[in-house]
Amino acid sequence: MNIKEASEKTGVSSAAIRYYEKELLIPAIDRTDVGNRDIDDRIIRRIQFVTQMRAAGMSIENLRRYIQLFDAQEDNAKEQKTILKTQLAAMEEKRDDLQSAIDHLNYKLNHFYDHMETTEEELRELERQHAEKATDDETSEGDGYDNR
Amino acid sequence: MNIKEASEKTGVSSAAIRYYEKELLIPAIDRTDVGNRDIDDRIIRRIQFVTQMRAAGMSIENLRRYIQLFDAQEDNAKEQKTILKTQLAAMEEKRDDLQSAIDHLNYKLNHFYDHMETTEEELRELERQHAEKATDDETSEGDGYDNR
DNA sequence: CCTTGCCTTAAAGTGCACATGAAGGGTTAA
DNA sequence: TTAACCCTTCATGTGCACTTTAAGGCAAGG
Repeated sequence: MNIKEASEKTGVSSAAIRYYEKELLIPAIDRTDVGNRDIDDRIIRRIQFVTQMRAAGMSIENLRRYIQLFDAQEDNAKEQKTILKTQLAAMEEKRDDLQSAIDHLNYKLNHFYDHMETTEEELRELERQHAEKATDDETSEGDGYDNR
Repeated sequence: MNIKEASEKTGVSSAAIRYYEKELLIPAIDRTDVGNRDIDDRIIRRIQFVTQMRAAGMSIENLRRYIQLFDAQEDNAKEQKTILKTQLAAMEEKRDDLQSAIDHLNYKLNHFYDHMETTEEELRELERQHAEKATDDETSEGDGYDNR
């Protein structure tokens, strides 16, 4: 598969794929006899992984750090787990912030005022809902996996 | 309250507050006799609203569009709602993408392989969990508010 | 033979969201 | 009155994550 097909398959531009390769986010790609990239499904999956993590707000820098530990093939499982856990915590916080923002906009949508100020009452109401949810959550403290 | 105190109170830099004012994300701020900004709680709340929406991935451009419709005080409730709904949909998709990424990393953390490739089995497993969740969700289709 | 259309690399450009610096003014404290 | 901080505007710089451009190579079709 050439780079254009890979681009169409993943929705990532050809330039971005070259950029990811250069930045070591994906492995060095095999070349044809004339030097063109020949992309297989393993690379496609790596591109998709990068895309997913990028969409989730993981920086190129952090992604590279994480991936390079794997590629170094050493006894670094602990460090890899640390990076994963750090990133997970950041992503979960981001998800919760996002949910708060969603709640806030939903509130505005449902109690549609003629002004855009977030009033004291509105803040109290959002706070009330937040507290309610927190007590709900206490009853379902999971195993840390799939903890939406 | 001067700009430095407002900065400390909101965690937004003085430069960023000036930038938000210039970009019309917050109202024009009152000045003291010598021309210094005098920031009150209404402005503080607007800054916090901006911060929350920024953290949720709303662009300066979209925020300005939304806010200016309110400030124009016209018959634009419908358009405001449209913008809110569009942004909400984007945020909910982002939240779901984020959750998928969290699931993916949790999977890696719980089934810790010696390689970083996302295998076919892993993809199937993630897909299976996703399908499972989807059928779960059918049983609790809410009113569109607080639909985490 | 020439155009079309794909590819290559390297370098420079872009857009966003601020951060930083220059040049200057006001207020308080030793 | 000199320094230490606060503030102002305006202009320029910065970091990230690409995108675009430049300059060229290879292969097929008319």
